[in-house]
Amino acid sequence: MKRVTIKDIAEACNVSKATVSYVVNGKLNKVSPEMVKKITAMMEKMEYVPSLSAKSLAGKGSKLIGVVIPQVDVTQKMIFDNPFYSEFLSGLEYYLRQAGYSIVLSVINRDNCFEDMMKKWNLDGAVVFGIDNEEMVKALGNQKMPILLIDSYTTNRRFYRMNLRDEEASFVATTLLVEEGQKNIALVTGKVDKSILLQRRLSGYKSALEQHHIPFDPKLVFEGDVTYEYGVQAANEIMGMSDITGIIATADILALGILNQMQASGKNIPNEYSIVGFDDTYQAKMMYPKLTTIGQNISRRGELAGELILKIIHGEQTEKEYFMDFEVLLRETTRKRD
Amino acid sequence: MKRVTIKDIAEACNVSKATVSYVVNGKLNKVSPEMVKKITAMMEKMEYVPSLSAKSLAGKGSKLIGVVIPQVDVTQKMIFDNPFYSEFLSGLEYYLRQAGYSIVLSVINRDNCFEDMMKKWNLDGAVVFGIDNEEMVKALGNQKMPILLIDSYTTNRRFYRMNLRDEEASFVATTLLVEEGQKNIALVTGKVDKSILLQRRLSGYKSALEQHHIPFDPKLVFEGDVTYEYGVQAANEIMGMSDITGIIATADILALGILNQMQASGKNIPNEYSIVGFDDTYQAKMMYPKLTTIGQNISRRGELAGELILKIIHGEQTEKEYFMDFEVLLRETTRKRD
DNA sequence: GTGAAAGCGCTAACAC
DNA sequence: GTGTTAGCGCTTTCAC
Repeated sequence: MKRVTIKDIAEACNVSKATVSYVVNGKLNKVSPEMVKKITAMMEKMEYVPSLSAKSLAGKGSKLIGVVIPQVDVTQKMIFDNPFYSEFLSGLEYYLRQAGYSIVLSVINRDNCFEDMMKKWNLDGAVVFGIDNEEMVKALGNQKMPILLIDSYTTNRRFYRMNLRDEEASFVATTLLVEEGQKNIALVTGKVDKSILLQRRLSGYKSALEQHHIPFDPKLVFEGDVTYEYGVQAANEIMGMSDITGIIATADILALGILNQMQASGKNIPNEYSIVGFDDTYQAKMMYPKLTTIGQNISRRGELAGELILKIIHGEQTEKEYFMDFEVLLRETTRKRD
Repeated sequence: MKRVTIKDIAEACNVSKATVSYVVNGKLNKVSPEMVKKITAMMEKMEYVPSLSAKSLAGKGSKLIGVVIPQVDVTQKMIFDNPFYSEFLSGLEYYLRQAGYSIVLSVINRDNCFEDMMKKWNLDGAVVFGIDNEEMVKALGNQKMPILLIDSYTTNRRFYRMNLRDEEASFVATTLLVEEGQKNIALVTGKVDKSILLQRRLSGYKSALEQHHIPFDPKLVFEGDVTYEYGVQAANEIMGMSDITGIIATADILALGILNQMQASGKNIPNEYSIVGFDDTYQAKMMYPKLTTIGQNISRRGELAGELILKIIHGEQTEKEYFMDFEVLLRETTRKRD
């Protein structure tokens, strides 16, 4: 069967397309109440569904929000290996759906630039992950579409940002272990030089140590991929160094690798090693023992991002940077506290 | 700056819109080679990006594929708690992106019906998860858009399906434990009566037992939510029954809960209990010990789904049902075999 | 309060 | 080979 259009409704009601359009768009002050009722009923009856393509063409926004995940490595397609994305997306989709928007998922790399994506679909806006440094910012081009950056440290005023206070969070995590009495605290992290975010976390770690008069030892910083496997590897290295007893991992997935490997080696957590993760992905609750970690409800954060991007689109958001609160989630990989 | 359209290119090249349209769409036999070159260069120079809204309106397909995940529980928004979706989506997005398609994510529930979604965006097709029974099939409505169902057992000939041989897979999993010498094998699963898929797995389990002359005992079937928490609970129940030594979990996440809880209770896996999971999500490799499970590369399966839906769209797919192969991934939660 | 008509960017049948 | 044109479904200005 053919598509039911605004024209069909108009004819069925003996009115013009314009009138129908008015009621579709809720401009009810322009149409008489009886007419509104009649048209509404007819739309219901004929199962009218507006065409977003047409609406978008007519310049009224596409009701489409792009969610952009940069693909660092071209060969790697598993963008969702990191449960952070999934959980965040979950909340974001939930919020946007309620508001009548949908999500277009796009992974960008060298071949398909972001600007093309946006123009192609007439996106109303976009939520973009992982644009950490200025070089990546360039890849976003310079159209003026509303863009919300998640965890980005660009100083480019053109973008809105939703960030964690990473330095502070890392400071708190480290302090937690220091106050447990740990003197030799390892930091297991991704490659710091490529990521301003990780630099912040490193510097929070350093200042926590400094404040407690513990000298910073670069040998206690383990840099590698943010993967389970690297967690395993770091655990082995750490166990090979006799003095370390506390570990900060800048992602839960690293903590999981560390935890499993240490237990496989017969270590007791948290008696022999205290471990603190980052993010609080659902994995943190599915470990044994449950992971002490820094973060907040990621899905909730996704919802907030939805709220933010819509505000930006509607011109209601003035602050360029939005800071998320974080919590210390004391669970079972650190010692009990009073 | 204004959007660069086909018309701008046409004017810049002193040709008509039609000519430009031909080269955009690769109908090169209709245009002279020099012209093609000239137009192509101009498109490049002016950074022309076609508008999908217009293309879609003109009836040429939207290059948009819907990915639909039904939301069982209205209050629950965490659609991605199940890593299966994430991994699958990852592969699907990867494949479709290469082919110039994008993904629109939509969760459907009572409030937003599927038909509306499809019409609204002029989707070219859809990949739909979790339509297990005929009742859910109804929710898909009866337009004729290409739809690929993942893990669905509907017999409705209108849809294409991509399935696992669930009964066989479950048979193999059970046989694995039987051949280890296990006599009392528990099945930990979701609610069977609501899911044909789970009924198949149950029946594979039963027939494997039967074939080895082991009587089926309904008390060894543990039904609950497909969650980590239920895995924990089931583990407790199982440990409370003295004779069980083998466990089949119909999802890796259940296996994880079981595994962690048993180890927390001081049990040795696989010496005291053998555990087999289902799916082979990345979680399976991130457990300690690594999970023996039934499945195949989920991300690869997503890619295949992308290939399939495009074939369906282009009318190149004749088979209504596509079966995925599965593998037995012998890892460390079952005993070593020769 | 309602309608006519132009225009959004693109395609394709048809004419030249 | 290339141009003309109608039309896809909708919005919106401007008449009435």
